[in-house]
Amino acid sequence: MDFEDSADRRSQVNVKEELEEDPDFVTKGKGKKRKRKVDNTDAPSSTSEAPLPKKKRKKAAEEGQENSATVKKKIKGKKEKVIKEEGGHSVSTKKKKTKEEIEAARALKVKKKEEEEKQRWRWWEEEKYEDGVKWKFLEHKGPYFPPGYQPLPDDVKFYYNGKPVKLSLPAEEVALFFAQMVDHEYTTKEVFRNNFFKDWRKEMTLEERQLIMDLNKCDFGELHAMHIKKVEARKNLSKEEKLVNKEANQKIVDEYGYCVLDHHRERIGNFKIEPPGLFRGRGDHPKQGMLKKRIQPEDVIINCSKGSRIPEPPAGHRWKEVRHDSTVTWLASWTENVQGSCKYVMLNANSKLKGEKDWEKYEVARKLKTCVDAIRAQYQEDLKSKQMGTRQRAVALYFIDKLALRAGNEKEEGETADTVGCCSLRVEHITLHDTLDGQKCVVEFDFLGKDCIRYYNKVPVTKRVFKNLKLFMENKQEGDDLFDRLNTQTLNKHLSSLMPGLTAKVFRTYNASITLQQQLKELVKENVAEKLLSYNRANRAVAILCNHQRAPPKTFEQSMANLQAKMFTCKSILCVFSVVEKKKKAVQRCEEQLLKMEVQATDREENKQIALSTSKLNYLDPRISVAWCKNMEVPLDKIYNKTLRDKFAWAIDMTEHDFVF
DNA sequence: AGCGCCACTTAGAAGGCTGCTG
DNA sequence: CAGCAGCCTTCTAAGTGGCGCT
Repeated sequence: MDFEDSADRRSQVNVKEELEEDPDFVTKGKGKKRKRKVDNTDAPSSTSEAPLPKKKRKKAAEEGQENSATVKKKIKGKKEKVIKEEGGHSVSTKKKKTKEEIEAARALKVKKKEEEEKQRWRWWEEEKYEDGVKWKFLEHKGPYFPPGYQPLPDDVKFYYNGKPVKLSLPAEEVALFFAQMVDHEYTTKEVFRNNFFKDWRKEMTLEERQLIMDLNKCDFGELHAMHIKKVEARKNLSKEEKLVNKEANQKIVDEYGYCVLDHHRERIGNFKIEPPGLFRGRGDHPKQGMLKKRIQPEDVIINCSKGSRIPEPPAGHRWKEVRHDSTVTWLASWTENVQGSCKYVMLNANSKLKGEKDWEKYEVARKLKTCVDAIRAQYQEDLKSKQMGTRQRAVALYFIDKLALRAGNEKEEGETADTVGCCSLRVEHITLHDTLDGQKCVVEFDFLGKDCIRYYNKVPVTKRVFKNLKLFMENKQEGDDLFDRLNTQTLNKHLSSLMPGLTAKVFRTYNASITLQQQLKELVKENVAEKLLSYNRANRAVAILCNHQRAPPKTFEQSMANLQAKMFTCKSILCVFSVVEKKKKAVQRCEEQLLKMEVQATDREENKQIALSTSKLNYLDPRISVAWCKNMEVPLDKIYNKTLRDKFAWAIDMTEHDFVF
């Protein structure tokens, strides 16, 4: 990044700056458990600030590639048609079908698409509501509750210590949760097993509790087998039976999946109440395995218009509360028992409420573009501040900006897995190297971020940043905060004073989008396949910046090998055919195919452990992609599937080819 | 200043669906 | 014509950040 260079130069000019000695600012590690410390925003004189306890909080794949269907065998000399269907699936014309049928099918799709377009609420052309008001009218049917528990058949038994035990219904239900998971790694983990067993025992009758004392003596074999059989059976249903199920599901969606918001029918994102089960916290979560209880209507708060038809609670039940709060976007909420946090029923991403917010998010990021130079200059300057807190803020901001780190709110210890973001980094998460691999001032990051995804990076930084980091780490030990004078609130307060609406996370959005735009500018190619590879590479650059990882697909090696094999076949054919003059057309087609596969192979290989979807969905201003498609004459559905096109309808509609982020 | 709560976005995994291929 | 690869959807956990209260 260019701002980096100028920063480096500046630091060289002014090498020997005064470093404040600040004997008090360090908090020594307090035993093994880390302790949150100090947050004093800078007192007038910084040198003798005393550490104060930081507060604790109680808080509870899409790859954008074209469908492989578009790469297909060509038959005869006639060019095969590929029709893109509304759902993003492509349907190749069957040889059997007559021309008319094909034509009719295509006409139907076009019509359907037009119909849908006509139905679309073009909210982005309407005037916005006054601040804080999210809707004027809201009507819905309430959430959909999962089916109740079906007791085990008599021939499926649970065994304790080798003897069959007929469990009470509540205990049996929870036992089945565990049985369904036994081949998952979770059930081998000590914490998971202990939490499960503790919560399971709470569901048992007194007698059961007295009998069942040891999880290792429990035999869930028959329960597990039954579950496997059920899954199998569902898979083997006949076409007709599957259709029946599908229709039944559709009926539920039709009834519960939509609401009416200000005269428009909008899709709800998650209208189903989460079914009970065992809590699956990520990473080393201290609460993994705990029982996530069944939610009753009595737990659920309904939010809707006063004048609307209030949703009926299930027979024999009542709602916890019905309220009419138009300053929030949720339709229903409940408190979950494991973390004590709130869960919400909200609208789908293609709704006005979500879309408008999303649009706004990108507008704030674009605004940052206009003042980012000044902000960077300021934090470079702040690196020299006499106030320790200001320096820490400057270094943190440098990380957030340069490395797209998350803000790093504090978390309550013991409630969640030990993960950190920028402000919550601890000294053990970075290693300073005066030189490393021929580079100077290298910071080695190694920590677990959101979802326990490891962030590992070796980054050369400016001398001044490096020197500050050394200072921050003096007299500290493992468990101590790197930025002991900083937290996200003070950081964000500072940021919002620099630009309205500016917070730490805006930098991620800004840097992601600007990176995409820059990369797309650089990578220019000839044919569509190569253009798409360039797009994916630009997308990938962003995903790497944001550390969006995925587990390599289980089928990766196999599918790669398959692709290589196909390419080999293609090459062999070319070798043979190229000497036969009259096969010109076949040769040409084969070459095209080969190129396509080569591009695909490169793309797949580079994408092995990178998740493109998260950035595409959340960080990249869709208008950049829409404009790129227009300029490059690439069909939009090559990079956005139907869901994405719906979500970004506002951008697709308003973006011209000359859009600049 | 700091706490506690609340609302809303961001995240990867798992599961489902579909259309290609052998 | 079934089996399965790969895309898409669903699910829900895990973040961010604002606000009001003391």
